[in-house]
Amino acid sequence: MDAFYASVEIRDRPALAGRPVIVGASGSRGVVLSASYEARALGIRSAMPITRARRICPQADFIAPRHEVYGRVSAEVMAVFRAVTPQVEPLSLDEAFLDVSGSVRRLGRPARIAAVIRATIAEQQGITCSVGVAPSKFVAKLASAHCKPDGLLVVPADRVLDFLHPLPVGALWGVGERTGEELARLGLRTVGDIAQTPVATLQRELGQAAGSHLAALAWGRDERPVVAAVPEKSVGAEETFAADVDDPEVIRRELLRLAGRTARSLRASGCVARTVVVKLRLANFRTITRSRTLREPTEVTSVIYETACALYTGSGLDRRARLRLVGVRVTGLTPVATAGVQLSLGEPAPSWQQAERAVDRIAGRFGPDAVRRAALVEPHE
DNA sequence: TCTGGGGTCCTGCGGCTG
DNA sequence: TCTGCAGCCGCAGGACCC
Repeated sequence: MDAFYASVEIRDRPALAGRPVIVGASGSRGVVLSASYEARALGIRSAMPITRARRICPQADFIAPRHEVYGRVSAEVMAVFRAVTPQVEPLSLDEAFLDVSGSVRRLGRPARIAAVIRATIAEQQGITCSVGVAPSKFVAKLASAHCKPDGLLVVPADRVLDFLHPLPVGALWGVGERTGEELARLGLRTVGDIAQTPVATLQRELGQAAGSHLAALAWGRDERPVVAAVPEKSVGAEETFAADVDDPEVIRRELLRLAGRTARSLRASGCVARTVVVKLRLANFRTITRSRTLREPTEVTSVIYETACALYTGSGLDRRARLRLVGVRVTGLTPVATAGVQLSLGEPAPSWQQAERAVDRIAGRFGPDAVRRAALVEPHE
């Protein structure tokens, strides 16, 4: 999708059409999530601090995000893709890879399939999208970026290198700010420059994996298949405080809330997790993480919470360090159906699991705040 | 100027084990 | 019994993506 969140907002409020529209968190500590092309023309970029966006572009319309709406539009767009082929690999809410090699006989050449998808989404959803057609995932992605907004670009196999080599290095998947600086230091500015550099040099400067990865991409080599169901590796939740916090009690309460959210999405995914990771960002933006692997995998809030608290205490930051963000994440996921439960002698059967699953069902019917831990009830409530 | 929240992947180090 | 080595795993941190 093109400028996805902003496009959805403009669709729902036609008076915004043609204006600079910026979707971002309403608090003072947010960043730009999405900006209309009119806003981009004025220098607004996604991930830019919202305070800066306001300074650059005070005349823009600033809109708080409505994630539920974007989620619904996303599901409907993905359904359009799946009508073309079951081989759909969502990359995010607003982007997916489709392997259409099995659909050509039924629906026509890939360019025609792309045109149909674009027309269907414009008609059904009232927003535009851009489609890249190419022999591999990463060239298709670059092609779609290249023809944005509202475009279609086909890069046939024999034109891949002509397309690729003039592009700046930053166009490659995996080249961000740091790697871009490294490459500039080596005098490499275009994808073609990377292609002409020995793999050994790239590996020495950027590391084994990144070096060979970039060398392959620069020659258009990308054998990754489209995978319809990529299993999740971790789930988590994190939150930036409106103002920095140094009270350990407030931080522990936040850890409880985040552990609850994490455990809920863990259960929703049908998995249990073995490792708990706590993320702590100090007022000066330095970030530390601490993790612990449990003897047995869990999906229970209190187990995740107690582990998170122990990690927080162990970090030494509970002695009045000023924090701006805390996060809880779990990794080492396995489907609950295949995770064996280690029975132990003399311990009561687990009961939290059933209790929390019951709470999940209540929340599904009456909303997420229908049942809460007493510790999370605010004084004014 | 002041930097979100959801993730993935890679690297380096140290400890354990065969 | 001791030592050296390789491989694996856990952990921490960093870069990157949307």
